[in-house]
Amino acid sequence: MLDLKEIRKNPDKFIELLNRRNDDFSYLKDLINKDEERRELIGDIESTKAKKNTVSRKIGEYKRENKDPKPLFEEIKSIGKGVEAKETRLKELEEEITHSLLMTPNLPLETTPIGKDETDNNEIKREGQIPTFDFNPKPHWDLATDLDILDFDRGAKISKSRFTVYKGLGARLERSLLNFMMDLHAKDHGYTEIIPPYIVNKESMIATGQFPKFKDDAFNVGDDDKLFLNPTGEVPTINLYRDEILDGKDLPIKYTAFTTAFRKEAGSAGRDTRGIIRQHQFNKVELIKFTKPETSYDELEKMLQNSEKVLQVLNLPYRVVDLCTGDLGFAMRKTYDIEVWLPSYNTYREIASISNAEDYQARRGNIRFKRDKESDTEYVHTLNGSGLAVGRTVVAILENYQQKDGSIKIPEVLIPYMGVEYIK
RNA sequence: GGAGGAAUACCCAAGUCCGGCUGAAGGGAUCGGUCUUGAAAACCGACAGGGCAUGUAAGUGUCGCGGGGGUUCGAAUCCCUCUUCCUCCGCCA
Repeated sequence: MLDLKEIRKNPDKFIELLNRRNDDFSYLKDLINKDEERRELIGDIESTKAKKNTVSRKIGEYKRENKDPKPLFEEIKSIGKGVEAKETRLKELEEEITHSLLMTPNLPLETTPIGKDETDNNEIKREGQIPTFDFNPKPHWDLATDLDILDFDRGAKISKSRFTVYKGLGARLERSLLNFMMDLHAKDHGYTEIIPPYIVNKESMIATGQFPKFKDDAFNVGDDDKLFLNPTGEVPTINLYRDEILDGKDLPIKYTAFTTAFRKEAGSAGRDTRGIIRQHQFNKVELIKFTKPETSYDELEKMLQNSEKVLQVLNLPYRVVDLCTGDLGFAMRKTYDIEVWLPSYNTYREIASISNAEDYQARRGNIRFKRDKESDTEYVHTLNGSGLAVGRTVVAILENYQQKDGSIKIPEVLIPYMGVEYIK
C-alpha cells in the first residue's frame, strides 16, 4: 500500500510514475480530497468527544461527592449532537480510501524501463552455453511421455487439465531438485528453511497484494471466502511477521521456503497448454527477506545471485531481464526475471522472479521494526525471489539435457540425489 | 464433532459478580543509580506499547484490557458476535 501522506505531498509525481503501468491513476487526486474531508471530520469528532469525556468524568465526581449531577446531564445532551452522522460519514470515507489504496499497485522505480509488456523488458545479461543438438530436440512433454515419467492424461482424469502426475524418475527428479535447492540456500546461502501452511487466509492475501484485485486467480478452500490455497510461498512467508514489530538487530531476516503453489490461471486459457510449463499446482522454492530500507537493494542483488547460482550449478543457460513497467508485478517496485533457455521453444522462458516490494507489503501487512528501544517504528522492506520454480526446472533439464536416444543426462550435482546418471 | 474453561501491558498476575478517584494493583524481567576492588545481593528510581488527528517542536486530544459491534453521560467490568488457546470426550495420520 502506498503512503497517502507521501502522495499528498506530490500527487503528480505519483500519478506520473504509476501511469507508466499503462493505466490511469488520476483518481489519486480525488483520494486526497477525501482524505482532507476525513481529517477534518476526525478533528471535529475528537474535540466533541473530548468535551463529552470531561463532563462524564465530572458526573462521576459529583456522584462520589453526593452532589446532584442533573445539570450535567442537560449539558452533555447538547454536546453529543450530530456526531453520529459525522462518524458514519467518516467510516464511509475511510473504507473508500482504504479500498482505493489497496487497489493501487506499487510505484515503479524511476529507473524501471518503461514499456507495454514482456517484449519491452530490458535484458541485463546472458549466461551459459546454449546447447546444440545433432538431432531434432524434442519438447519436454514428448520426452517425458516417452520415458513414462510424466502422465498428463491421468493427471487430468484424477483432477482436471493442468494437473500432472509425476512418475518414477520424474517424481524423483522433482524431489531431488527441491532438496538440492533447499540445501543450497539453507546451507550455502544462509537462509533459514521454512515449510509454511499452504492454505492462507484473506488477511494474508491482502498483505502481499493478491487481494482484493486478483481474487479470481486464487482457489478458495471451502467456498466460504475465508481460506485460499497459496499461490506462492511468498504469501505465507511474508505473513510470518504480519502485525509484528521486529528488532532491528535481527535484520535482515532470510528465509527459504518450500511450498506448493496453486493458481487458477484464470487469464491464461489456451496458453502453454502442453507440458508442465503452466500448471494449477507446482512446487517452488522461494527466497524471502525482511530488510532495513537502506539495505534492500543490496539484498536484492544478493538474492538475484543466490537464485542464479541454482542455474549455474545445474549448468543451464539463462538470461536476466529487468522487468519493464508493463510487466512489473502489482506489489513490486523492481523485479528481475531469470529466464532459462528452452530448446523446444527456441527461446528463454521465465523460471524465477526476484523482486523488491520496498515497504508496500509491509504497510499492507503492518510489518515494522525498531532500530532500538527508543527509536520510532519503521516499515521493513520485503523481498522475494524464486529459488527456483521446480517444475520449470524439470522442464529445463529434460529439454537441455536430452540425448539423441531420448534419454536424459542427469546434471552432475543432482546425481547424488537421483542415484542414477541417466533417465532412460 | 460434543462438553466445559480462558484471553488484561515484555512475562506472570489482580480487578470483571455490584459500570465512574483503574489512562489499569502486585510481582518478575529490563534500564538507570547507590553500595562494592569487581560482581552478586540489597536498596532507590524509571518502565504500557501502538495507531490516528493537530503542531516546526515541546505538547495536546482521541482510540487502546484478544478482534468487531451494541447498551450507557460513562465499559476491562453489562449485552451480542467473531477469533485464538487450554481441559475432557469422540474421531483420526
